[in-house]
Amino acid sequence: MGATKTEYFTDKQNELATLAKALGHPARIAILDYLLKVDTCICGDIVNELPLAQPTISQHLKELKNVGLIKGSVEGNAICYCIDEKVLEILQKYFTTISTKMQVKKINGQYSAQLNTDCC
Amino acid sequence: MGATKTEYFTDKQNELATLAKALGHPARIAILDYLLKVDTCICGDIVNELPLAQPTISQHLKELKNVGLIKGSVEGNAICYCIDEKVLEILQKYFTTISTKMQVKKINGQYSAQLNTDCC
DNA sequence: AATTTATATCGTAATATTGCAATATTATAA
DNA sequence: TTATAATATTGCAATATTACGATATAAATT
Repeated sequence: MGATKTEYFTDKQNELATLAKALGHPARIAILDYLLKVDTCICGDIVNELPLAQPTISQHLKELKNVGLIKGSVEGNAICYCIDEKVLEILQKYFTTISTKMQVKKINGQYSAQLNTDCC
Repeated sequence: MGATKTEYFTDKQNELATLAKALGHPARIAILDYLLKVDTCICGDIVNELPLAQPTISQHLKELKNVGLIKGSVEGNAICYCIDEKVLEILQKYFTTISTKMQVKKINGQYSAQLNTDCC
């Protein structure tokens, strides 16, 4: 008990959950926001930018890197991180697909009154 | 120690992290997928659909409801859940904005070679 | 070579999440 | 009123996450 039962779900569901989970912490959203702001990729500045200790930031970066949301390249003794747009697109497409489907339902509901009467 | 330091981050960052966290479990993605599939909202069928015990499903539904991703309405002794498109749009807009910004950077990078040389 | 700088890893305490059996609650049916 | 059905809550064990001090590693600088 206590551990997520990933074997019960589809690969796609597990993939999306893993990506969402990686962004399920404000520090990791803040890191993404910062990387987006500074345009080209940046390494240890993130530690100065956020009010968390260096090992904590390092751990958050590792999690984002593990799921492929960011990538890092060695630049001398520093490591330069940046957003990996490919993985972000998986989330973007998922939420856009759902939102679109919801919009379609809403419009259809205007023509067939029966749809929206049962609940919600 | 051990608790997320939400006070260090912006309301927007905390909001997005809370929403992402709510979807950071495959069962909750599966619930969303199912609610999308069944078109009109459905209640206890979710328990039959997913291989998890009733209290576990109930808890996952509660989490999704807490963040506003789904809403439930009482229908006799059953409760009818459905997706709330308003909150989903927050995530959709966030990821679309980021993806678009990344696309713009990519295109700009083709004209000013200097951008992509440093790292990543 | 010794020092500094940048980052990662280890170890650990505090806290949160996951999953479920048992039980409570609430509405319908008999 | 007494089942029955649908859902929520409680309590708890197993596990995961968060945060950070201490320490390790590895490149650049002196």
